[in-house]
Amino acid sequence: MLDSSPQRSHFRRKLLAWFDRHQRDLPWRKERTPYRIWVSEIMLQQTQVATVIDYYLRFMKAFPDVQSLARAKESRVLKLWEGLGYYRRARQLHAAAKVICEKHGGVFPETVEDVLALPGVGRYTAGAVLSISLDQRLPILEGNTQRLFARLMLLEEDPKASASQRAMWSFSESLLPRKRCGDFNQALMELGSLICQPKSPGCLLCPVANHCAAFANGKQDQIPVASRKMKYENLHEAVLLLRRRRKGIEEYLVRLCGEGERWQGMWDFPRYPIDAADNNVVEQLGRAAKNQLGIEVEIGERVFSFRHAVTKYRISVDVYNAIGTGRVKKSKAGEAVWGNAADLELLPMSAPARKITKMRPKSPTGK
DNA sequence: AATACGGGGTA
DNA sequence: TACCCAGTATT
Repeated sequence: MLDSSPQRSHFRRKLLAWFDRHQRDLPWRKERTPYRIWVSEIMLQQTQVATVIDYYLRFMKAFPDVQSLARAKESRVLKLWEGLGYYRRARQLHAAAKVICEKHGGVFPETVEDVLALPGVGRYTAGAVLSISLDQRLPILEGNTQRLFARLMLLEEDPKASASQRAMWSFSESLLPRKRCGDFNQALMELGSLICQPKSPGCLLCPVANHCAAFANGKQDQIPVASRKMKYENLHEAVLLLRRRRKGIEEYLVRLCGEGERWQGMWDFPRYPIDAADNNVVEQLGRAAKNQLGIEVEIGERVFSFRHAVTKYRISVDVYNAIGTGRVKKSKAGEAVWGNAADLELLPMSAPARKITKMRPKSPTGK
């Protein structure tokens, strides 16, 4: 249904016309410079449009150009990214900005090879940035287009399989028009997002339904086939709210997550796994704190609990009040320091740490 | 080919 | 609860 050139021409015209009428008004569509499109594409990786908008506006205000981003401290970049997830994106974005300033004279590179060489940029992002900002003729393939293509092509195999991926990249390339490549690529994604949705796709509203093999066979609800479902493992851990009072200001012990651990470059409260089989949690915690922090810790009452999910783990977190005596050692795993509420506002905090600071009363009790 | 990387939205 | 989201890098 898209295997002849006239069919593909018709498809392009219909899709572009639909996009001209129905595209959403999004901040990164205002001014399409490579820098702005690049930042938006990194933020949009595995993250929904609605979630990104506010982050994008704040980020562009803080770093309007690649130079300001390159000059910034990583902690500030991470703070702006706090809550978006996949923090490696922020660190790589920052690193890439430095590469652009040092190796490309502060001008965003304009060849696929150079763009692909930037940290955090893969084939999708390189194609998206160069097609959208400079109208280069490069294909894209991401979540929306995979679903759309799987239906257009009547792909009955697992879309994640490498053969499927190859076929879809090649399909994406074959569809590309000569002009308006950036609009066309965005139109593919917009159609996937607004019409060709995962559940109950809006085929009756679809401008290219007559080109869709899945629709022709009434199989739009069976394609794409669901890939293997993720199974979670349950974990328990405890967080120490270790406090002291200095000059009338309440301080908390926090530590910087180091290389090789989750939330690298972000701050967290001391957090330890709990062995569910061992019911003496307090003793476990005391030992862990002694080993990691090098001080005797007196564990107080459990303040509250919450759950969060990360990668393949569903983690139950118990938060304990605690008092420590002695000097805190700086461990290799990550520096532990005392910080007050104002510090906590400034530092990039891990997701659990952010939950905890939010759940704590604004003005600490005690004198 | 599988896995790590996060967190929020949604039915 | 389970799935999805403008993916990339590493193993």
